[in-house]
Amino acid sequence: MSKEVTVENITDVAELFKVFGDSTRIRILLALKNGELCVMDISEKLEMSISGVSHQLAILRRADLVRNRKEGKTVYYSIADDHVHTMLAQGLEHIKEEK
Amino acid sequence: MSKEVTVENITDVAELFKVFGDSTRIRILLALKNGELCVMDISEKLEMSISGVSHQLAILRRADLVRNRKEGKTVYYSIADDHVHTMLAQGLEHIKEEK
DNA sequence: ATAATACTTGAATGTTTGTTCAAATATGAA
DNA sequence: TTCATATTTGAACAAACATTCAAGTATTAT
Repeated sequence: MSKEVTVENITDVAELFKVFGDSTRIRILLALKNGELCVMDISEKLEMSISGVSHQLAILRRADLVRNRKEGKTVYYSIADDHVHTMLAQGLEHIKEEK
Repeated sequence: MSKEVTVENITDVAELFKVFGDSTRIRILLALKNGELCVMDISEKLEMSISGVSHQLAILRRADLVRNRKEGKTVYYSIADDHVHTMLAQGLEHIKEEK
């Protein structure tokens, strides 16, 4: 396993951080922390429009940070893997360390 | 130590990720990985304008991701603390896991 | 069929952001 | 002082982005 970082890696990792770099998306990820929720639940929990939530969920989905599962008319979203929690925790830890 | 996340925490962590969410800034951080460099060195290494580098360094500085040290006319920049390396490594690890 | 529900998608809009260029500051040399 | 070097700063501009609204798709019920 090489430690070198390619140009592609750099753009990819920047894209990944960019997805985390929006408070709406962070709030969505935190809302999903304890298990899956449908779009309406998220929109109610965060007090924002269903359309707005859906747009942001699409971005999270494209970045493989969330998964979705359709059950009838309802689409349930959940955190894709534990790495997402780790990234979030790492970020929160960092900001709590500065005065 | 509480595990609750405040509204302020959310905006702060989003801001932090936003700073990481740009390939130029990632490249600068990687360039500083093995020790401090002055602005001109960075601009040569990344083949970009001194002004452009300086603007991005200012953003990294405001986010406490880099430190600077003035020696005569020259300003040397370095990674602020080990947390930055950890965040970067975490991000790189994440992207390398997906096909 | 039509209607209602749950969600997605596209266009429009205002805001934010990265880069460039020129001007400004700071330090040291002549 | 004047000149050169190293860096910062502000303005300008285009590109990217988040949000809103309206229209579209998918599924279920009647």
